Amino acid sequence: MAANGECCGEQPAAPGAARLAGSRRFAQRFYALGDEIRLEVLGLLRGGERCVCELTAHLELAQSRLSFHLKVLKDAGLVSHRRQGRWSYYALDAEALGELEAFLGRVPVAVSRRRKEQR
Amino acid sequence: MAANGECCGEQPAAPGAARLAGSRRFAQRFYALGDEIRLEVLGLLRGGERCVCELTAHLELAQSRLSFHLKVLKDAGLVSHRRQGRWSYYALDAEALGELEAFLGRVPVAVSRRRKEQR
DNA sequence: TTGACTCATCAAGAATTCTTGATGTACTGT
DNA sequence: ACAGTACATCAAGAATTCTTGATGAGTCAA
Repeated sequence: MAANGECCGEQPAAPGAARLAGSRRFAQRFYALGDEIRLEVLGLLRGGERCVCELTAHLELAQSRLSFHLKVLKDAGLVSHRRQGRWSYYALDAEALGELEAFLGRVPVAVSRRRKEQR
Repeated sequence: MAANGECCGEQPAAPGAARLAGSRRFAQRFYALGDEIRLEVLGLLRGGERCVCELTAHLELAQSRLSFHLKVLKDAGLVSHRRQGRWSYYALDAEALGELEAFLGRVPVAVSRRRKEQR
């Protein structure tokens, strides 16, 4: 195909294109981060563990709505959960965040090369 | 509220809880990362700029479908776009990825403190 | 000009996610 | 036991996102 003008230099089967590993899990985590409310929750959790009642108060969200977003964060493994008496506490999972950070660090490998020979 | 048992130590108005800045934009970017197909596209772009025809071939996606996902990535500012002749090239925006990485680095501030005094 | 090609965009339906209000469960103080 | 609190979960509708197939715009060679 591409009978004529060659769209792209042959490209040796893509140098760094080894499929980014575990994209399933990472996609889920990034997805969880892809919402303002959930980012705000994480912001509140920066100060340490918090109970749901605190979060509700700070964010001014309906309880079930907050609960929904906390579940998304928890299912993604971005926060941990602990129940104590009638209160429920959530905290950041720093390790998970670190993994995402490392993932992002791995992405741009050979960028900015090939820029020069382009024309 | 909380008439009795105190759900949480008073918490001085949240130490590190300064609202994570620019959450709107970051949410959009994380959202764009929250999809396997789009992560695969980024994986392919690690090797450098690529034209859409290459991406289509590697990913085996309907053209309009890939186009849709490329648009999401582009709107989020994660990839740059260049048109040359009849071909269209996309490349990682390493700076945007770096910003996300830095953002993640900023999130867990005071975590792991308060863990000990918990019980 | 014509036709082939690359790719973006659109419209419509399918699928997923989000919000809301209601209900259920577990714990606590009385 | 009872009532109240804290929170999860559910069901149903609203909103958003995704997929598909069709169409259109721009480029190129003949």
